[in-house]
Amino acid sequence: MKPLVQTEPKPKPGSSPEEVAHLEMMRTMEVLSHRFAQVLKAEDLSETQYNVLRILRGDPEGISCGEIGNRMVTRDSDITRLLDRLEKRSLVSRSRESKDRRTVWARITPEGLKLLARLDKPVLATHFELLGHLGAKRLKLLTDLLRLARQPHG
Amino acid sequence: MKPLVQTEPKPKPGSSPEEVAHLEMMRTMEVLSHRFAQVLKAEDLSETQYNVLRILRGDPEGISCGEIGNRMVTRDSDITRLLDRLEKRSLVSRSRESKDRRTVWARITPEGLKLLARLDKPVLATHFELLGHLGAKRLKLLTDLLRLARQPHG
DNA sequence: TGACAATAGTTGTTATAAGGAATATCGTTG
DNA sequence: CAACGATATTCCTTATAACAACTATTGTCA
Repeated sequence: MKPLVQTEPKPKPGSSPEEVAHLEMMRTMEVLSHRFAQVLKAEDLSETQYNVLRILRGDPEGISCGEIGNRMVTRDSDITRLLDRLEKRSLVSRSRESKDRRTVWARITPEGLKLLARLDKPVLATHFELLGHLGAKRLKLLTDLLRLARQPHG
Repeated sequence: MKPLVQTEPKPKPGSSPEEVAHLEMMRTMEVLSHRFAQVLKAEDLSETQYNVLRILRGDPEGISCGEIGNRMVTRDSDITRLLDRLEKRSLVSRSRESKDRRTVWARITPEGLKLLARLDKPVLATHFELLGHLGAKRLKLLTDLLRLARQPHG
């Protein structure tokens, strides 16, 4: 475990501003992610498992595996195994559709909902702890820039 | 493979601005990372391997395993196996120090340097492709906000 | 209607992060 | 100087992303 802030090297003189922004994003993501993961650890949940449960909470009647994949931040998530683990813990249940036997439906269980509910407050608090010091204006600005960054060249 | 932009859900009404910023960072990182990984694929390098080689290029006489770990963005990287794979490809060489037998020294090979050199231009181009549309001002702003975001409360 | 293309999910595999345990080596202390 | 704490690395294990191959099912077309 290392103190990230202290050993952080300065960007190399040859780095382009674009590369520097990319690097800073990586570093900031690391800090946020690490802290967030600590909070989820209380419920023995990984960030990815948490996100799946959150997605499923949004649709209590369930959605297809493929749709879960569509809503994940990453583009080729290993949904099957992810759901295996969550189902094993009875946080999620799965069933195959009758109309289209290719499709597997996944639904959050009451247990899953309860677990999420227990995390609502700590998650809110952690986000504030991590980013609250930026204030509303800077947060908005950051959010807008991040969105803009994803827009194709145009 | 999905079109990320299209299926991107709007933030839930209940999300705090801090959470939204976190989420946007994740999404933007995903886009950048994915594109970047495609470029590195030309040399059969993962992002992490690339970063290690870059670190080692900065110190041609070599650095210790632990120091590599200190300079990584992530805080508990599996340096040993990372270097195993790079050494297997003759991109890196390792030796144990004589003064302190605990310490393993890692050094980039001429092959490793050549490989990196081949990537310098595509990497620069990709960063520009990904973020150039932001322009110098917004890039600076984004970089500063990301750094600020990492500062502790207070 | 049958052949084949497209779709949805599963399985295998590799690289990686991360936490813990284990091993070897050095530094400190009484 | 010996014991023990600290340090550096390696090894084990789990979860995950990602890519590819595979299997089963549905949709399309001639």
